[in-house]
Amino acid sequence: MEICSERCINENNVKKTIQSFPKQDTIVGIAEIFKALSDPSRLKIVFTLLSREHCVCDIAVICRQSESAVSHQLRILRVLKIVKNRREGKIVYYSLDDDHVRSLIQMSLDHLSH
Amino acid sequence: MEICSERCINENNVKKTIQSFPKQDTIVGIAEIFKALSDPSRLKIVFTLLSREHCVCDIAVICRQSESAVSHQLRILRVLKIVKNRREGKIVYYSLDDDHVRSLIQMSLDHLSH
DNA sequence: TTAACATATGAATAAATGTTCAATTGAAGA
DNA sequence: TCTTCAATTGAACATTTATTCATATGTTAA
Repeated sequence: MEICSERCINENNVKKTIQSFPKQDTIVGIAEIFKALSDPSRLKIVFTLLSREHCVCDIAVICRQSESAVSHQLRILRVLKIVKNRREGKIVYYSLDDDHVRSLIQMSLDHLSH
Repeated sequence: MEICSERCINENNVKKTIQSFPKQDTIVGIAEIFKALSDPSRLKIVFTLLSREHCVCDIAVICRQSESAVSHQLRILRVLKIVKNRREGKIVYYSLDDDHVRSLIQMSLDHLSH
């Protein structure tokens, strides 16, 4: 490819980095996960589900958000497979979908206190 | 506190979760880290610095972004201590500030392929 | 079937955010 | 000192995004 044909400082290193560069899809996919966790309202919901499942109503109480707002955010988290839900009569219980999220949270806590 | 005084489904669990809830500052702090990594343009820059340092000019070439845009994004990453820089004459080299970012990226890659 | 309740959805508004363009800073060499 | 170059900064614009309000599902009990 003709990238860097005109001018760049260290052409050799640039080429090496470009070779090990992930696909655009990978970048976008990871960005989406981080974006899901980048909003304080949504992150509160994730923290709420860190130790146990909760119904939408209770999540709203814990996070001090409207049920509608919580429901909107839960949909985003659900699409990204960060949370899952189960219905029990009228009530829908939400919980974390897998353990990766827990690890991500833990890593970021570590980074925060560096 | 009088949270949940009116109505919530499982008062006992709600109380337990509220007790283990982190401070608002912690939530916001973590959200900021994730937000920094939630933009594809910014994430590309982080991927660029994953294996070696690069100057601003080269980052722009690798990421196919304008130098101005890259500089703006680098400032955000720098403030959050995700990247650091060193000057060598006219040229400024950027690199990752610590290894937590690498771990975060790895975790998210794992999550992506679940 | 109705009424009541938990949750979900759609549209609209307000706020936040990334990029561009122009101008500026700071360092090196002529 | 003047010019060139790498990088930074500020303002403006366009897009994205979270929340609110009103309405719609879907389930249970009467």
